[in-house]
Amino acid sequence: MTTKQSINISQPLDLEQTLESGQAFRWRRADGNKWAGVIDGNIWVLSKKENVIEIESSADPVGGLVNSFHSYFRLDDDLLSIQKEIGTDEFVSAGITKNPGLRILRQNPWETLVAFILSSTSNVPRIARTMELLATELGNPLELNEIKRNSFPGPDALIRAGEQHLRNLKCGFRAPYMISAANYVESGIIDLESLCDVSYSESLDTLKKIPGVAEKIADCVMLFSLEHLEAFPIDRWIRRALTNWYGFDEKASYQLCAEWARSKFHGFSGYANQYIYWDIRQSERPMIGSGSTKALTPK
DNA sequence: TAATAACCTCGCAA
DNA sequence: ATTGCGAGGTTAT
Repeated sequence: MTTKQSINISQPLDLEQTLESGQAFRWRRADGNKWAGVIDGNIWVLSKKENVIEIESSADPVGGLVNSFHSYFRLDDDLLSIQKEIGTDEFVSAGITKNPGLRILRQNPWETLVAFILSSTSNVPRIARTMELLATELGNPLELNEIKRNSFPGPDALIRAGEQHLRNLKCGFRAPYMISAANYVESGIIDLESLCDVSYSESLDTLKKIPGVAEKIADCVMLFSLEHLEAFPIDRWIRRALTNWYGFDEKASYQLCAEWARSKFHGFSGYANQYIYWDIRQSERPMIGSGSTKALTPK
């Protein structure tokens, strides 16, 4: 049942920069410079040599492994031309220089929605831990060679589990939000996939109906799973870049800043956001605990 | 309309 | 050991 492919890629792609930059939460390093993750009900193990990706999957996805891989890593994005377009900005340009192989992913919308509902007042390691726990407890078992992981549970499984069970699984005050989201999706009142085909603002309005989802989380979901590359999520880190580098007032409204970014970076403000975000996160290493979130020095 | 506390949990620092 | 604080936010007051 397990399948294996070699894929020759012509697009820039750095697995570490892409999978560790805080947009996806279920990737783990495996032996031999490989990466293991769970993508739409399959375990994938990836490695890269030169321009060849080796991919092993626990089963062949519908539509084929190569197509799934292309889709997940957005190899349809012409990264060099996007980088050229947004690299006119010096800070984005610096980010691109440090992480030239960082790509935005095209992830499963439901899983991405849950992940970012969980991100509220949290941090990356904890989001990853909780996502894994949800899969372990509520998903279906999968196996590839010696690797055992579980699929991420669908909305039906979260509804069946119920709020209290989700609280027991460390979701905290986000548990009722997740149940609401699951009900919207399972009932068909919100069709996540269809949000790919409507405008940014219509998609935003729809996502904001879900309790626990406001601008920031909606932007993350739209950027990482719903084809809206103009989404510009503003978290604490991006906020600081906006004030320290771009001269915005600390309390400039979310919408004002995001609109500014959309007009500055054309359709690709989401990519610009990711290069800035990950550059900051990498350089500001002692992020938690050390207390000194020392100010970014402009330029 | 704008500010502020409360919300689960975890990990670090004093 | 125990306590306080803040972490990729949002909601209610």
